[in-house]
Amino acid sequence: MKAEHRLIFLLTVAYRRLQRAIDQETAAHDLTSAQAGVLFFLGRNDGALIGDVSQALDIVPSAMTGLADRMERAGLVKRRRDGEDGRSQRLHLTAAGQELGKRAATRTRVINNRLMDGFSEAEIDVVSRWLTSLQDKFPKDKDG
Amino acid sequence: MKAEHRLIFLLTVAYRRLQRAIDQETAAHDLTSAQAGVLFFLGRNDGALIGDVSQALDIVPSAMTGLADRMERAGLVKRRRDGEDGRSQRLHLTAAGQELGKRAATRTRVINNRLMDGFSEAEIDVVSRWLTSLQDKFPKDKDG
DNA sequence: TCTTGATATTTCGCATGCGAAATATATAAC
DNA sequence: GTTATATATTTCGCATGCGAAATATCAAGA
Repeated sequence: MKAEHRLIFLLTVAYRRLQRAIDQETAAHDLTSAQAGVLFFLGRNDGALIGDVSQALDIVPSAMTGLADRMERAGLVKRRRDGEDGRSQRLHLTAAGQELGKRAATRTRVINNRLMDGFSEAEIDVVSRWLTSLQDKFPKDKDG
Repeated sequence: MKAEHRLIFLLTVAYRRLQRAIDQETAAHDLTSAQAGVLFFLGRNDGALIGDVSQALDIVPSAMTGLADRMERAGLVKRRRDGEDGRSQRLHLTAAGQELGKRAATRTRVINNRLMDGFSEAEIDVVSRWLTSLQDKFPKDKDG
């Protein structure tokens, strides 16, 4: 497949490997990586607007709805209508969600460290810049 | 997002941005990025075993079945039982599949080049090595 | 031959994610 | 105040991808 020369392919495979690893890690807690991401964000922004969560995690709003649904069904978060704006919904962590979020954060920290194994700080910086550059090269319509 | 999640988050977002870009590029051809990947691989390995395609693209076999189904339905490939091994299936490109594959390759090549914009050869090499390293850090059970 | 185990693929149920269209509410224009 | 438009979220249909289990076939061994 001449994978060596195709960044598209490399990135795709790398992403899938990472997701599988995270999902296996969090499976013990009946969490998925996407849900872990939401818990993590809400841990620092409890009660955030659904739209803000969607934007922060770079998930399309329509995808965020289902994600919030499943997490609400699992008892990890609760929706509450915003007092100011009747269109908005806020996502609040439940006690269970807070607890799971903390544990998931510990696990993912291990994985994140592993991602840097074998690479110098300077190299990780290059990688970070490259990953970030994709956001500019392929902007969402909105922030383009 | 928090530093401890940084690379995980960056990789996830980068992947989604890339996929959206590819999907928009290929949408004009009624192709998806996953299907483009299959066409690309078959372009060099026409008649490959389904399992080999699955492995080459790092897609789980059960996911490959549906992908092949949809592509067969779209008239891009054809399944043929292997003469030697009754369990195996081979994937063959149709004329339409060949044609679409060529055009998709041109488009994705542009995107692939864009991924390197603003980075030196040495930097891209670091990125490539990092992406590749994930395959060793998070191996499939099989090739672990 | 019969059985036992390995291998290739499929089926199933589920979670994720997208785009387009619908819905509901807010805000501006008149 | 009513209408037009913008915004937040949801609904819908679809494609992708996973893991577990089923199916079919092959390969060996008793």
